Amino acid sequence: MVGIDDVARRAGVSTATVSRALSGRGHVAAATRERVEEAAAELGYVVSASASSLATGRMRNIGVVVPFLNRWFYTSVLEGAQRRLMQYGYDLTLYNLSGSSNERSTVFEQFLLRQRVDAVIAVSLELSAEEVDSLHALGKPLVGVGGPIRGVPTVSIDDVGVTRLATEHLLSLGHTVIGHIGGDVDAEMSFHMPTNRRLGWEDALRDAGVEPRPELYFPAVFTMESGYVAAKQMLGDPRLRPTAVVVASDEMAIGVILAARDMGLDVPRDLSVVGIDDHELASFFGLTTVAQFPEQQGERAVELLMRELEQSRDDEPSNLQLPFELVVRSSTSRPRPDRESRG
Amino acid sequence: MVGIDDVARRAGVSTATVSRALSGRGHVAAATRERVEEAAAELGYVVSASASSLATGRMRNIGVVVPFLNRWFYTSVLEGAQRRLMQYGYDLTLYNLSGSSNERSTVFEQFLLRQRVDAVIAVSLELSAEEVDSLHALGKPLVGVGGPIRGVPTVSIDDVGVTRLATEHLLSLGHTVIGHIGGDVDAEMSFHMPTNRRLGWEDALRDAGVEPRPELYFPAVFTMESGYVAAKQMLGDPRLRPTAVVVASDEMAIGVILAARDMGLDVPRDLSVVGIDDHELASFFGLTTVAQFPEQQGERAVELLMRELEQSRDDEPSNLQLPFELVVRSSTSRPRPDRESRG
DNA sequence: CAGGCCGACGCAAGCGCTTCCAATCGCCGC
DNA sequence: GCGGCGATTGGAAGCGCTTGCGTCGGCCTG
Repeated sequence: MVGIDDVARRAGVSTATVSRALSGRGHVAAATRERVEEAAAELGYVVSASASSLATGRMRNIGVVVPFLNRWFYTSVLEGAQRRLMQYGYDLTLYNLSGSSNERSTVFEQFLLRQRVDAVIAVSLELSAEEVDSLHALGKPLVGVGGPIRGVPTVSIDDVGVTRLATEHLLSLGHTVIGHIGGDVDAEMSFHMPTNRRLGWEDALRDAGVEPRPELYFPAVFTMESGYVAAKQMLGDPRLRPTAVVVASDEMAIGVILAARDMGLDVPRDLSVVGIDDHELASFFGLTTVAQFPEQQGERAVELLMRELEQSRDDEPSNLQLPFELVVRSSTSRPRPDRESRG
Repeated sequence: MVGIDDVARRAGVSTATVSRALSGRGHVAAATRERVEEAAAELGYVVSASASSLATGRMRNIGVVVPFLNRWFYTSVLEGAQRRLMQYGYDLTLYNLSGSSNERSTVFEQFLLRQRVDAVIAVSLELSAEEVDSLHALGKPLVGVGGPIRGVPTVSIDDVGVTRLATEHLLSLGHTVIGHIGGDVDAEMSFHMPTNRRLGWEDALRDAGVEPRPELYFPAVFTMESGYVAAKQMLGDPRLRPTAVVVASDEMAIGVILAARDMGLDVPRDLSVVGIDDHELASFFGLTTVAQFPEQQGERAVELLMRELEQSRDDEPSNLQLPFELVVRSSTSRPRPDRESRG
């Protein structure tokens, strides 16, 4: 294994100079730097990560904790974070909590607290105060993506805003009987998000002078199947007869479209559907949706972290609200005037 | 930061003994070990990964390279690998190649070759000889998941076998005009897999005395939309009239089901569809499929690696073929006797 | 022309572990 | 009862890098 001394010898300088030349820290004459770089290249030298880490105390490695892997949102965040980290020369080590429940404590106690990462990004996780504190006690910056974590800088979208926008779209088309299929507070790890999305639906309705009817809200988990089941219930109840529905995720919304189809309803003629996400399947199903950009969220999270790690922590932990936007496709339209003829 | 000396002092032993007690290597009296463990626990001591790595030369960290993140197969493999690695006390650092094309060389040259990982798992990647060699030159074991890599132990499924099984299922139901929608060789990073799956379809047909018709094969990429488009072509051609179709992935197969539905065909009455994967959406769509178990593949890959890393390399690099099985749901049935009435 | 300053570079002290080697000690077999 | 062996423990030498401190000149002011 070629080490720094080999390079030093070949370039005719001290190891100190090699280190400075290669890392760009400290003053090195241009000619010297060039000679060192050449020598390093010729020998195929790469610094030993562990030796470097031991000396500097920095691992150049960020831990990313996700609650699941098999979900579009998380993998997209991961993708964005990974790309940006790589640009900074950092590694991303992945911790997935979707296994057994005690995996969570293992991750925290055995892995994150071991000195393997310089910082952690928690995606859609509500961390306990102890978890946050123990990380901070080790001087490890922490940023959240998704649900806000108290005392931790977070990048997220305005969850109230997205469903509000979706609902306003339907209102503007003339709908007034608008249902909502959203996350089940109890079933989710990130319990604020479903609540906020429901609030956006309610707020928009109220602002339009329509009192939201609780019986038009149906809880579900964030899967296509669950959206399908919820839609069957909603659409099967003759007392409800919504002309449109705001769904808290695209996957659920696709389930809703499928359910409507199976019940002989035409989307959007008999039922307008709008989702949240702009999932990769949304365009295939012609789903109108409010796009969010999880990859961007991952990138921003990394940038926040880098600012904390590399520079002085001049500014207080700032939460970032990322943009979202309405994407109109073919699952929404004006309600049919003769909707009473349905069913 | 509490270090090994703090523990040593508190336990009244030398640092050497602390190291031995905590790592389980070497002989330590039971009583001493206990005292050390207590002291460590009380102080909240955790070894410094970098110091330990520097001394031992092992990072306890495995690099996993995937071509994409947003696909069921990869995330499932990842999930399995991660879970098993964690049990071994290893970290998983993730490298995703789905960015720009030069990301690939960056990953290899800048990251994998830097001393940050003890070994790498390549998922569905055809590595070049140089890539393999440079890794081996650094003494880093390498195992593949998915497509076979020459000279590298690989865990995979029998890609010929899966479509063969799917096709045999259809044959046994009485189908004879069986189409195939498979991967486009040119579009995939892992070009063996689509070819093998096509071969399985052909082999099964021939074995049943049916000559496979090339015009019944339609290439596609592995997405729902692409499956949908291919199915529309296949089903729209009046000269073909397949009664069943073997599709190389569940996502594509779901696209096929949707296409058939949109064309007014009933699945399975007018068209039987069988996929490959047992994707999480398969049961929702009632898709008959050949299940593979990517999480298990990830786990096995880790086990292979551990055997190379921890024990002596007694046995030669063995390739592992993992099981698969037919899952019959409601997308397949006997062909209708009066199929001529269709269209 | 002299004092200072600063850029360029080398020396060497760690960073916090692991592990080889040596020292000690209790116990077994003869 | 004694030599020896293995179990147990400590001492100390690294592992390969980074960086504070110091030295040495050359160049800029005054």
